[in-house]
Amino acid sequence: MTRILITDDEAKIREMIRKYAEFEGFEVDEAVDGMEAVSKCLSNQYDLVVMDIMMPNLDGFSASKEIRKADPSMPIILLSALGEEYDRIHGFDIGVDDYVVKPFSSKELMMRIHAILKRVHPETTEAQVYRLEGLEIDYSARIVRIDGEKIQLSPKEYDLLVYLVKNAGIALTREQILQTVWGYDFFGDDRTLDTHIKLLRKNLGDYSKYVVTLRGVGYRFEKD
Amino acid sequence: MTRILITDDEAKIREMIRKYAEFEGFEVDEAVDGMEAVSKCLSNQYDLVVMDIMMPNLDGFSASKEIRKADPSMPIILLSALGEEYDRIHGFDIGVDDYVVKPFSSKELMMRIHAILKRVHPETTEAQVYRLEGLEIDYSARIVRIDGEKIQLSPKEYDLLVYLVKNAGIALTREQILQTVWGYDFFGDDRTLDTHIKLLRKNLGDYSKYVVTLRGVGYRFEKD
DNA sequence: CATATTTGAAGCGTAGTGTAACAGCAGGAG
DNA sequence: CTCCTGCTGTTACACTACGCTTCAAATATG
Repeated sequence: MTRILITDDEAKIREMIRKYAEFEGFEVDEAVDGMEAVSKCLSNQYDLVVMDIMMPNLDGFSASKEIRKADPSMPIILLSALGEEYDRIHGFDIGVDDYVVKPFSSKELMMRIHAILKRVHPETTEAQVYRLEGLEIDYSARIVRIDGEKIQLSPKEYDLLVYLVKNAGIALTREQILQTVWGYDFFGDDRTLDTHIKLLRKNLGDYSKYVVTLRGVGYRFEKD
Repeated sequence: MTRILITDDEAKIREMIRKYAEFEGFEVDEAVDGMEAVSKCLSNQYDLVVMDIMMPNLDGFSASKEIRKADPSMPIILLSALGEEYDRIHGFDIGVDDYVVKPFSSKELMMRIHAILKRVHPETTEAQVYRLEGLEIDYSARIVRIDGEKIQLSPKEYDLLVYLVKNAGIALTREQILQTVWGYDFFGDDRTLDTHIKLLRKNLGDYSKYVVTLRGVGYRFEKD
């Protein structure tokens, strides 16, 4: 299990990242400031650290330095508000593995986490593929294959499928699906989800049988 | 895989070199001083050593001598601050293969590494070529051929192609591409990437089909 | 107890709308 | 001069909404 430490003084941000990171199958721990991040890194083993720059007690730059003292190869991703600390980031440059500018999309952050982990230990991260009989999802390439044949999914269809598959065997309410795949700010029509389920099923062909309707609740991806 | 040992007491410098060296496809190991470099050279097999002169415990000159005792043909590049030890480097003469004055550009260091490797074992360095059907990228010469025919790419187009190819089969977001190929300090227009993709595709001719658009995400170079 | 009816939810086709990618061109820097 | 960059219009595709149909479960009725 890949372990990630999320450091931000805003609980909202931590929650958002945690949600997506756990959804991606990571084990998540949290810290509220640089001080806590450093001490947690010393007493625990993480595979990657995500850290805000602006934090009370100890900022992201200083915390990074401390963490790197103990483990020079620890992968660190810094978060920064747009424009904030531009010069220091620029000068820092190589000190961290990556940095992401707020406001960032969760998808963007997750892709970067995957990219860095793949670079750091390519062996363990190689298994970025889900398989169920002839259905195959390559997460790093965003490719879905059916019996070896590549199929074309729209972004929403792909995200929807991934969300269902990552929660295979678990009943998901319509609200859960809409909130996660569409985002918190979606207040659209309820039929929208139906439509995308329909399109997804159409594209999945025979494998559409795994997308089970739970009347009055939502949907579930059958485990097998 | 070509293996390189980077030796510098400053983690920042090591990280910077590592980043570019790995981007060039080298396998990188690190040492923090001359002592560690020597012991690592005795227990590991490297193709080239990059080493700072000013280091605690054992300086670059002395470490070079020790390493050469064990392997007289080991390619070594020394790094020196401007003016520092000028005479000794000059007098050192044949002792090292090359030396680079700080502050140096990563591109320059990489070119020197390639040059020395090419000189030392021209056979293995020849394999710095990527091939996919009739598409051929010669990294050391920065030349791209299509069906044996050399094609002319602008610097940006070449860098872009190389980044895509090195991450073949992996979905890359626009932000990832912009940050890596253009650098962290590029906050320009999003359409710039479009334009370069367009130009690259135009130059790639039939092979442009491998540059796949991922709507709403970014691009991906098809593995095969 | 079996069948019919009701009711609300899910499925489906279509059409409109918005946005992302593409293309061409021009200005500007090295 | 070449190459990079940014602007503008165009295109194409994906998302959403709407309305109708189908389905399934619950309730009513014989």
